[in-house]
Amino acid sequence: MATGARGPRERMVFAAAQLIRRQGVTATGMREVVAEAAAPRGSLQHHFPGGKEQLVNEAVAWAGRYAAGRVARFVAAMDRPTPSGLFAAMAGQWIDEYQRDGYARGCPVVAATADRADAAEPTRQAAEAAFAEWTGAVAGALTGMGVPAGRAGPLATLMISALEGAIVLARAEHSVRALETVAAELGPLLDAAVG
Amino acid sequence: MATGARGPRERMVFAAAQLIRRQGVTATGMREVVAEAAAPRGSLQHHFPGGKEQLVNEAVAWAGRYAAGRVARFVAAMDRPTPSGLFAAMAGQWIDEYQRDGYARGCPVVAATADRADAAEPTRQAAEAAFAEWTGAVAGALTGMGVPAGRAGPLATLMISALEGAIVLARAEHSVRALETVAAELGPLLDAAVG
DNA sequence: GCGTTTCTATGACGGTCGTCATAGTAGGGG
DNA sequence: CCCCTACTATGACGACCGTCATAGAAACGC
Repeated sequence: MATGARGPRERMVFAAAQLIRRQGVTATGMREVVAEAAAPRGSLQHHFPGGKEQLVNEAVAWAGRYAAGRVARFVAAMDRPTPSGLFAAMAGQWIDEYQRDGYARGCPVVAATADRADAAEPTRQAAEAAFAEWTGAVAGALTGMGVPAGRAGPLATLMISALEGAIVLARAEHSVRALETVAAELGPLLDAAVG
Repeated sequence: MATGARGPRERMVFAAAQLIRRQGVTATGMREVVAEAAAPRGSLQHHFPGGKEQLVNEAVAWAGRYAAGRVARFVAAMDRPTPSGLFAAMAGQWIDEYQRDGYARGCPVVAATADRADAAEPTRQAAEAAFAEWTGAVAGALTGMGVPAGRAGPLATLMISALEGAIVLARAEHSVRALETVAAELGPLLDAAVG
């Protein structure tokens, strides 16, 4: 994932997202975020007066923005964009990361949903918004490829569902098998929707 | 999910699974499990000398066994079993629960993977085994419906990936939309594999 | 120059966590 | 009756958590 983030505040949001990706929200401590971001602990209450929940929600929102932006860049990089090609690129990003860096990290939005959706309603809403932004980007890309308007939304939901599930399976299995499988199985179905 | 469990030990494993479903592993405390199970706290170290990790791993294993058994019961309950029918039943179980009890709970194996896979290798292996047992049950059911041997495994992986992802989306959105969507979109693809 | 706002430093507080030490009770075989 | 095993009760320990109070440093307008 992008390394960006200039100021201490952005670094903390980014570091929070990375830690959440790997251990979830509850297991991620504020002191740990500060250390990971090489940020001053003293400024935590200044930048995030809403406490941990605010930081987590911003990390989730950042992840949604990142995922949506990534979809646009995938499409832009393809000279002849197809739905199966987009999905392969999305899955491929995870395959690359897992093969390069190991299976320590998952999707921060999934992690936040799994352990905070029931306890912190604002965090649940942040996750919902992140998924909506991401799904919207995928659906928009699909319509740009010729997928009928009424089909793009459901197919985008299917793509993201299958991808997220395969990410979990990949982490549990320490294997990219599930990611490759869903990409291969879903490809023809997705391309059949064009026209 | 089944309420079963006679002895205090089984009750604690079951209660742990339920709590993990809703708040993940880290946020679930041992004292909380004991209270939920109406079990004696004093016997925790007796029944689970391996501590929290052992309890969590057994809860994950229980979930895998439960999911696999549920698949068999779904198939047995259908007079003319089809892959799409099985998937609809799997998704329908979650739709029913969410509409009946709200969106507080997810899949315990996903939750355990999300926040312990990187920190506790035995828990990761328990999750892998749970997914393997579940996937095996689904693949076996598919072959029993006439799906060629080489296709059953990948399709089972696709089904579980899409289902798990849709569960996360459903919790984030407080809506069964994603579950209904993946069931509808995947149905024809699955049935096309028969023969 | 000064004052004000923005940011950082540090230590403490109350609470909860998983684990452990120690002791006690129940129950069945001899 | 005794003993041994299975199980339960209770309190404490050290570690960590998120948050807060308080104070100091930097940046900037005027």
